[in-house]
Amino acid sequence: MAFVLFVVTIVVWLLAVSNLCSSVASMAAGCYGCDHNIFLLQCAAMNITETLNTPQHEAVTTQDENLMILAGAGSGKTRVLVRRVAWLMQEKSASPRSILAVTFTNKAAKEMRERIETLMAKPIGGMWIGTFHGLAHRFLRIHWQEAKLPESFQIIDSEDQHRLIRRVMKNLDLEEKEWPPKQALWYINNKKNDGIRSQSIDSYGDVSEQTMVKVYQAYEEICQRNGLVDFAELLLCAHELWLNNPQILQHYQQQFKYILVDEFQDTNDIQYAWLRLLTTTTNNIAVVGDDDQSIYGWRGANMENVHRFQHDFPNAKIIRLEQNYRSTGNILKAANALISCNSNRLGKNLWTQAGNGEAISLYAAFNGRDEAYFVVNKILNWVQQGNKYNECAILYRANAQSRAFEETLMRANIPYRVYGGMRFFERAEIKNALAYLRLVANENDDPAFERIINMPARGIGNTSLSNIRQIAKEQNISLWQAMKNIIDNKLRPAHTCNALLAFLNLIKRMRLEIKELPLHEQVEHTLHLSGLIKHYQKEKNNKDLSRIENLEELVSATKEFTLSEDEDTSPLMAFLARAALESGNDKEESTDNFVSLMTLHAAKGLEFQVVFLAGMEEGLFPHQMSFDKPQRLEEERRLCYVGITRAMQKLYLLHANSRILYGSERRQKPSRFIYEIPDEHLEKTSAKIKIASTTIRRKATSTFNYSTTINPEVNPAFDLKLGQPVEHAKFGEGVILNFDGDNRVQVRFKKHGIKVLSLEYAKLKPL
DNA sequence: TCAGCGCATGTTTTT
DNA sequence: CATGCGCTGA
Repeated sequence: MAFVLFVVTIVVWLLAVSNLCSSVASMAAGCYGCDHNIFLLQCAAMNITETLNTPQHEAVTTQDENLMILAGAGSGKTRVLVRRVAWLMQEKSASPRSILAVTFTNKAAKEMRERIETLMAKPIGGMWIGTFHGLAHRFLRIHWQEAKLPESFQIIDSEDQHRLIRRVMKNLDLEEKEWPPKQALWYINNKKNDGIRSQSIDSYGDVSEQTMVKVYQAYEEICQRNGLVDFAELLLCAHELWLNNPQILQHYQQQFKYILVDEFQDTNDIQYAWLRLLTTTTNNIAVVGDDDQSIYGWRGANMENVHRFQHDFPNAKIIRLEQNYRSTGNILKAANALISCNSNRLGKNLWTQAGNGEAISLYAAFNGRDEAYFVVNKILNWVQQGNKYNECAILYRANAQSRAFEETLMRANIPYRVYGGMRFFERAEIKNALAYLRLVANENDDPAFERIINMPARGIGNTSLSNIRQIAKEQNISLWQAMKNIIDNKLRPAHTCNALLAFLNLIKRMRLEIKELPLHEQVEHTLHLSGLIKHYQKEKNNKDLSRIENLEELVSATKEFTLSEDEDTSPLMAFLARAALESGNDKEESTDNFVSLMTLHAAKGLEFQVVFLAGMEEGLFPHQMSFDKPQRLEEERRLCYVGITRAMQKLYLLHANSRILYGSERRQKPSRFIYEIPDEHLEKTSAKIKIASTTIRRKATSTFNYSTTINPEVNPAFDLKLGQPVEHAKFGEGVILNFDGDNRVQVRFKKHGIKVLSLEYAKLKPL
């Protein structure tokens, strides 16, 4: 047995080594301090601190003091965290279970665990690595009684939360128009993030706040009754668990000798309070973050925590990691210049040993389409030079911007992948399937009940449902119990009661039949018994075909699902929790060769050889919504900083003079961020359409051989620019408004209004 | 029960 | 523009 284990370990280890070593070959020279190099050394010496730069070394090997590591983009942040954990275990004999590491995403948690295991060449199962929410969930599962939760409590996602709040507000007779549920959702989550319960809010007679408190309170009650816990509640509840149970808190304070926090700048108030509570004088906390990359303020992250930390831990050592191993000098200097426009920074200046590299290209496009052509053309050039698609990323502020690029990429036959959008566990068919399972696990789960009571249709319409809601509201019981009530007392017409009874029996039967089955069979069985499969099979359009595929995917996901050793609930409960806590599309590192398209937010933590930062226009980026508040504008600037620092070799900044937004074409001004980058780092080009007599020289459409340089050989009639005054033989004087398609131009004439003219026939003369 | 119409709306997103 | 939501009528 021991031998088998040993062999397995070696194989895993060898795989890791060969992986890393092959990466080393592709590393650029001068990448001093990369993990790959160190690994080679370790093969011989296993010295965890070798080849770290001075501040990195200090960050890894500081033992007794608390630590705040300010890690700039590309400065080896994750590497330091991983090394620190390894160092603590190897040099300080820290046991895995004495270490608590908190990350921002599940993906980061997974990555950290894997990297530590690779480095230590052994599994570290007992270590507590996870997101705040994941860890809070784990605490609550263990101490559900002390936390005053039912044993079978379920996690609800924001969508369920939204629906539930809407129902609560309906019960309170609040008009949706006057009291938008979204606002209440926002209110409640904010309060929870601040650690405040409804009973401790004093509204000072403010009617609107009073109403919000009423909703909050009713929502709390229904969650308690249904055994439901939302995301913010996980944190708040875990916090209260410790506050109300000093002995439990003490237990964990003693257990976790070392606490590590990644992405510290993104923590909110309750998360900070949580950490604060857990850290005493006898254990050690190390937080890693970058105040310049704080881009989640809009969802409660509080940068003030960075200052708070310094106040609460006055002896904490502050270490700055400023040497960047990712980008060229030009890119870094541009990033530094841009971010220096922000106030209240902790201060940090990235530098690199690498050379200046190529200048940043700034391209002024005509419109969104031209912008896309330009990008596609540059990507083709890049690949023609022997490089790969997956070294390129197109980044933008808002998801809607992906479309123009997708169309153009598709026409050019360039493989691409769009990140973001609908996530696996958020898809309706998946949520429906999970709702059955949730109801099986806990019949009082109202959101699950509402979702599937008539899905697939079983003759229980709105009237019956609102009846059930009514009874539930009056008697303060769950929908399930209300339904039972109706059946038992025959409160509705016979056919309705029969339908309800059929539903009730269906769920009961499911519960009975799947009880002893392995998880994936439970799911498969449920899918068939529920009629969901049949329902989606009936419809034949493409969308519903993919729904079936997704449901099949769900089954295979359950097949692969394994209980981690720290979970001692039933597999079904564990799976449901994981489905709620994980989005289900962590960006897998893929060897496939495609261009990445994603928002700037999604790009955080990633790096690419070539980065296109699209839509650098006022109103779009910085976004219009951020204009009113300087704080929000600074967050936009940090977002821009994040975008710029994703680029390793080459950065393109793009803006269009005109763009279709919300259905109408608008003239766009270049983003202020462009002007905050010193000219010396920029190389500016712009679209010029040349007109030689009647033909426009615009080759972009078919060949992608788009030329942005002016060709003096042609005899251009004039440069066609937006706003250019022109004269037409028939319509007289006008101004060019826009470029419409390939050969047409939109002109507003003084006497004849707006016309779209074909450039080939309408002989326009410049004025 | 469901299709279809009209209207409002329009960042970022993980948990 | 384009999507999504609520409401209405068959």
